[in-house]
Amino acid sequence: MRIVTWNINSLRLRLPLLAELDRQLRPDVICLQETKVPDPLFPHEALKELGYPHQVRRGMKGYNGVAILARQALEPVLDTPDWCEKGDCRHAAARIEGEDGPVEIHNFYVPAGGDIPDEDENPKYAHKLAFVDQVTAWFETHHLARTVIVGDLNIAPLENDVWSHKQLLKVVSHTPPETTRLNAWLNTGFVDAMRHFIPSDEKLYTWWSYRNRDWSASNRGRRLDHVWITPDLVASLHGMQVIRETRDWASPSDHVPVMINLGA
DNA sequence: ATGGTGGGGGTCCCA
Repeated sequence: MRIVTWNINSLRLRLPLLAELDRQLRPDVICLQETKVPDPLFPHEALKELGYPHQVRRGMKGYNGVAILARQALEPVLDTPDWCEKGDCRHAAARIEGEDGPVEIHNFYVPAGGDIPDEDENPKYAHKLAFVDQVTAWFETHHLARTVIVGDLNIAPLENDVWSHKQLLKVVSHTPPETTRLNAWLNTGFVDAMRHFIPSDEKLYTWWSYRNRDWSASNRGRRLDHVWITPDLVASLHGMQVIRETRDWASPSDHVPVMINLGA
């Protein structure tokens, strides 16, 4: 089972890119973040025609929005908390039948956190830290089996998850309060499926700012997108790809997709 | 040290 995660930065604008991704990779499950489409306007039919009739989505007007698309049946997990009681469409979860048993998929879009890394000065940063704290506490008390967490977690936890550790220590996405919290969340019972394949002394990015004239040449990337799995799925983890080429497609997202293969 | 570029929905928010 091939599972893709992608911050698509507007689903409706980038439907053609999603079709191209589907053509090239043939995923079984696609988890999207920043769909930016309210549920009544969700492109249900277009995605069905693309081969994904099973859809779990949580969208709102203008911002945020997550979706899980699948070729096979999805059972939505509906009793997830409303993090920070904001009702802001940052988490969707569903169960799907895998080759050797059911898999539970949690798709997250963690708040970006604004520019100033100070909880008192910047409520967005405070919200980001509180969000991760709440999610961590929830996973500590819900010990899940055969579970995958994917999404734009908006934190690059390791030194080689950013182009310059030293220069980004005070930049939101790589500050110690954030990286410490992301590690605490991971350590509630998950394995970093990307770093399972790429050692932590190698640079690994999934996001390059729109503000770099030549993103590939400057290569000032960050690993903001993640795939985590519970240890009981490690034996069936057969591959991981960062689909870096999509960053050069016409009108790209600033994030690139990540795909894992969970075999039997 | 600064500003650089996108998407959404409307004349400014968010990333």
